[in-house]
Amino acid sequence: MARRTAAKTTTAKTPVAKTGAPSLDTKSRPSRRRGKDTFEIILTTAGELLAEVGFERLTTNLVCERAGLTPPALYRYFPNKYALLKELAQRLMEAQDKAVLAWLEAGGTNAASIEESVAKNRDLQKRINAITREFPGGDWILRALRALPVLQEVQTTSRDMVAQTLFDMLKTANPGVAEDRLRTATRLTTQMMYAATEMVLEEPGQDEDQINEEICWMVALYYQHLTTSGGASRAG
Amino acid sequence: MARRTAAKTTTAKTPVAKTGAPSLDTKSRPSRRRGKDTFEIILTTAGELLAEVGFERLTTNLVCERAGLTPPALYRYFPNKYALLKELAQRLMEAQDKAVLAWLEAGGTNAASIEESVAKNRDLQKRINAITREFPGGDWILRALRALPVLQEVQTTSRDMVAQTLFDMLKTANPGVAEDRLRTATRLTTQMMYAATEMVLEEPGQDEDQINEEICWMVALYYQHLTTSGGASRAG
DNA sequence: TGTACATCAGTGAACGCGCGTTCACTGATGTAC
DNA sequence: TGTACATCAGTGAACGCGCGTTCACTGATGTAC
Repeated sequence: MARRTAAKTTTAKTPVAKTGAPSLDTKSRPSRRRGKDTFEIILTTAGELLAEVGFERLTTNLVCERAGLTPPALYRYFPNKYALLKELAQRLMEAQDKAVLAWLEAGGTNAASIEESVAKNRDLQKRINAITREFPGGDWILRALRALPVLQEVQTTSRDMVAQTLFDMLKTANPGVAEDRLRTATRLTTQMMYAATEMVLEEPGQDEDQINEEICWMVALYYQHLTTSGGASRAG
Repeated sequence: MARRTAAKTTTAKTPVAKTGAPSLDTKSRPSRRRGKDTFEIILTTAGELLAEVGFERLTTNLVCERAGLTPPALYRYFPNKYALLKELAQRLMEAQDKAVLAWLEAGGTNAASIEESVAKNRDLQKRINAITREFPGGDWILRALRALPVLQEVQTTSRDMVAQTLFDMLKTANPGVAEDRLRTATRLTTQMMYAATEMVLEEPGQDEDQINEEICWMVALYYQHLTTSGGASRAG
């Protein structure tokens, strides 16, 4: 009784106040094996359910039910469903980033002809698509990343990092190209490749191979133009 | 009392059953002036609120409160918030489509040089961005179109129509290009131009003019390649 | 190799809030004559 | 040009559901000695 009253008096621990921003982020990470397993089960279940019902109908209660847990168990690690989505999103971004960085380090941007450049880009595009498709609820995570302001930063951080790395490599290989233009170019083509992934995942009627082929031609032709004839610094 | 019991017995009029799909679409459109005004006020208010709180926190109750109406008034025309979003989305798509079709009819695809082609594309891109920005809650509507399965069809229909019209024009102008490839090309470039719009709207840090310039170069170079050297039919 | 103990991990039950939705009703609007 | 009436448009009040969240508690797990 006394404790209860005290607790209620000292509250002021509204999630993060009603100012809009819900607390996001995972709370305490588990330290023991049992807890770690539970943590993973929660995420796996959330991914499954995401694929089944979409993120609007995804609730913490639903995840608990499917995972065979009671709400306080989930609540121990995640303050709300956005924290779940954020963790899943970070893992998907990480998986994508890893593939792109490996491709870059393996010399993905080095090609003797435009055909080779297209072929290499196509391989990467195919792999990114596959990774996203295999990730439970991957298509929904991509949607959530755009739709939920809390998650936008996760995607932007990933994309910016990839674009920056690409920029550094291309800058070294093509010192003559104007920096500002190359910066926009790398950010834009990165975004376009991912946009093609979203297009393929969200409209399964489209022919993936054909889309991949064409987006890679677009990008390759553009870079060819940029690094040969074009690339002069532009006014304003 | 008797009526009430009867109504409850004959129910079975669950919105559309729990199968998932909520009833969407507007219910009865208003016939008298007063009703039409209310209808528009509801939509305008929804657009405003969308811009302020996003579509996750948008509720019918919130719209009513802001619009100075009681829930049954809104409920007379819209069965739920998805119907609101759908109506808004259709209007935004319509406004975008109108601009694109006007541009096409005015000969947007005719250009003597690649520079002219880029310039014309840039104008269109700029206009589409402006239309979306001026539309209340436009950026959120774009997000909702991707994120909510109920609305995806609205966007896909619009994009397909635009791509089809573009295809027809380019096919006539370039009869030598393989049909399947041109079809993919038109659908893909359409998507990429809209993706650039989303990029600019969602990451205000980016320089719009620069993005527009570069995406238009990408597209123009690609079509140049397609209609001159390339374009032969490809094997599966 | 065994046991005691601190801490972690998860339970059962309950709560308040607000969302979507409905009811019987009153007031506004157009139209037929 | 006025009035009666059918219909449209909107109100006030209430509801059930389920979501997020919390509480005091029990059971599991690792570790120190």
